[in-house]
This record gives sequence, structure tokens and C-alpha cells, in this order.
Amino acid sequence: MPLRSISEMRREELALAALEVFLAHGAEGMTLESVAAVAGSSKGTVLHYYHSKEALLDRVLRDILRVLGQEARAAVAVHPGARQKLAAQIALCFRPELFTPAYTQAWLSVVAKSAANKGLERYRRLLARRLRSNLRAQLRPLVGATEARPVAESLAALIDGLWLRRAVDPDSLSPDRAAALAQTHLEESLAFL
Amino acid sequence: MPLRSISEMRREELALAALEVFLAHGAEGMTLESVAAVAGSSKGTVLHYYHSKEALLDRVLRDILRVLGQEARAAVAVHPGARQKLAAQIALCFRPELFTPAYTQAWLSVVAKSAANKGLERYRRLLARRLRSNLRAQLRPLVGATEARPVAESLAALIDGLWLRRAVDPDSLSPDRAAALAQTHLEESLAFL
DNA sequence: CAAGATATTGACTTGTTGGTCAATAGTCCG
DNA sequence: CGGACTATTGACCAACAAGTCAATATCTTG
Repeated sequence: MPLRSISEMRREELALAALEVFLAHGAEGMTLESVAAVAGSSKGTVLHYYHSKEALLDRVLRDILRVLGQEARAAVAVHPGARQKLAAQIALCFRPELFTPAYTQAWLSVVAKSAANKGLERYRRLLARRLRSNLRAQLRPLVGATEARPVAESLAALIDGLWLRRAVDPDSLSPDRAAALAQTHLEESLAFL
Repeated sequence: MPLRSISEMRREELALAALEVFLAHGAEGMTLESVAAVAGSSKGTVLHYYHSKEALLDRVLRDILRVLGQEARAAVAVHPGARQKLAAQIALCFRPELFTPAYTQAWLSVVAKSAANKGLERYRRLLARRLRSNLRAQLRPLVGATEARPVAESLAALIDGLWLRRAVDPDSLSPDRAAALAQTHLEESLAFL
């Protein structure tokens, strides 16, 4: 079925255009018109391939989360000890390709809109849970089960706060500086026990 | 001029209704219609007293910031040493009347929309600057000028992250627990130097 | 080639929101 | 009382965005 394949390619193209618009303008700014414009198409065509804006946004978020998950597994797998895995996990959050105004602002738009949108809420929760449980898993061998939870929560909240600041005032916080603040917090938490 | 006073009272009423809607539904959800409904009035009347939605939101945010500023000064003034002032500053951020779903969600809506709105951006910046500079001022005598900055930034980011989590998943984080996490972070930072 | 399936488009509808405006009602003071 | 000022309202408009749909174009395949 060659038609199937052609239509699949079109879907990919549109998903790529949607990703671009999403990163540039957030979940709300991603209008069907603007996606169509970027794809060199029309709103009607976009809706031909994705039966609703929600479906399109779903595709975009699913793609992002999939890639992020791959990178997280890869980054953690390389390092041997729990302490190094933890550092890698944190470093991933502040990689210069990820800790950008585009990504952090898009993330913030999802977080803010998630209260009013079941679909967005699902992705927000998924991302948050994934980060916290990864941190906790690597922390357990280092600080024990009872201490792993509060430390992971504190660290996750700090990371969120740094992402928020990057979204809102990008020039005031470089990836390096943000990563250093997070790593320092981890060190202090570990040293304190 | 009795009319002057009557119209002033009406403005107050409308501002109060706007505050209520703002806390319930955020900056975006605060539509002129809903404010009018709460005030038992009509959209036309709202626009008679505030020439635009922006002006009304401005009033609401100004009121909130004014009260917050008063409480901050009062809370800090009571305590003698820098360490206690610092603790009071943090405690204020997590007071049960303030660290509510309503306030945190409204705050989040302002933060998220501030990228696209000059007026909101001003208030967001004001609030963030105030918190950071207060923290830094109390930290300086404790850790020195060079260390005060990173510690204050880390603490401010953590507080933002906790506010965000409370906004997005209120049941998973009580005021007490959030305050404890923040105080612990401060203690660890101070102990580490 | 021809028929049927698929792709694409743009006009249209619907719903929401901020804002304008003229008409009406009410109030104050000379 | 009556004129001037103020308050209030609802109808109306413009802008925007999602989604529908029928018409048209294109393509695949027997």
C-alpha cells in the first residue's frame, strides 16, 4: 500500500511543523493555521491528518517524551555507580540543547495549561513522575529508602524552579550555572546525612 | 464630593470581584463577563470603571503585591537576627493562607502569560526580584557577599519549584512539608560553607 | 483511459472575548 | 422642578481559533 506510506510521510511532515511551532510558541500558540503555514499547507489538510488539535499536540508531546526517555536511559546507562548516574540524570536536565528558552517555555506552557486540559495533564504528570522516580531510584542506594524521597523531591522542585527561571528570564541563567546549582544542592544533601 | 466616594466604592467592589475571579481562575480565566457576574453587574459597567481588562488586572495585582509587601516587612521586622529573619521570610512563602491552590495557580498563570504580556511581566519580575533580594540581604551577614548570591538563587528556585508543584498537584504537597523542604535546604547550604 | 479512492482547499459555522456605543435610568444641585 | 452629570445596560463589532463540509484536484489501479 504505497498510498499509506505517502500519507504517513505527510503526517510526519505535519508533526514536524507542529513541533517547530510548539517549541516556538507553546501549546496555546500552536494554532492549526500556524502549523499549516509552516508545513506549507492549509488548516483543512492538517485536520485531515489529525482529527483535532488535541490529537496533533498529543503526537508532538509523545514524540518529545519518547526522545527524552531514550536519552535519559542512554545517559544513565553509561555511568557505573549510583552517584554518577545521579549526576548524569541531573546533567541531562540542563544540557544546552534541552535547557533552551524554546524547550523551557514550551514546558511551562504545558504545565500552566495542564490544569484545564486532561491530555496535557497526562503528559505533565508523566514527565514529573519519571524525573522524580529516576532520582529516587538512584538515591536509594546512597542515602537509604527513607531519605531518598525528601531528597528527590527537593531536587526535583529545584530543577523545576530552574526550568521556570530559564523560561521566564533566559539571559539570567546559563545551562552551566543552572547545572552547577543543582549539583551543589545534591552534594550538600548527601553531605548532610 | 459624595459622588466621587460612591464611584470609588464601586471600583473597590469590582476590584474585589476581580480578585476573587483571579484567584479562582487565573489571569486568563478572569474574563470581564465573569467579573461582572460575581459583582452582580454587567460587562459594560466593569469597563466603565476600568477602561480595559489590563487596567483591572493591574489593580488586582497591585493590591496583592501591596499586601504581600506589608506582610513580608512585618514578618521580618519581628525577628532579631539575620538567621531568624531568613527563616521568617521562607515561612511566609508557605503560610497556609498563601500557599494555597488558588494563590499558587494564579501565580503560575501570571508567570506563564508574562512572556506575552508586558504588564504581567512587570509584576512577575517585581515579585521575583523582591524575593531574591530579600533573601540575599539576610544571607549576606551569614555567608558573605560572594556566597549570598548563589545560595539565594538556589533557594528562590526551590521555592518557585515548590509553588509550581503546589499549583499543579496540590494534594501531594502540604504547606508544612514544603516549608520543611525549603528550611532544610537553607540549613544544608549554611552548614556546607 | 476511467472509476473510485484519496488529498487539498477555502468558505462557512460556532463560540469566546475584549471593547465600543448609544440609549436609558438615576442622581445631584441650582 | 429641570438640566447636567453619572451609572448602567445590552446590543453590536472585530478578532481569533477550532472544526465542518462540499467542491475540486490528484493519484492509483484495473
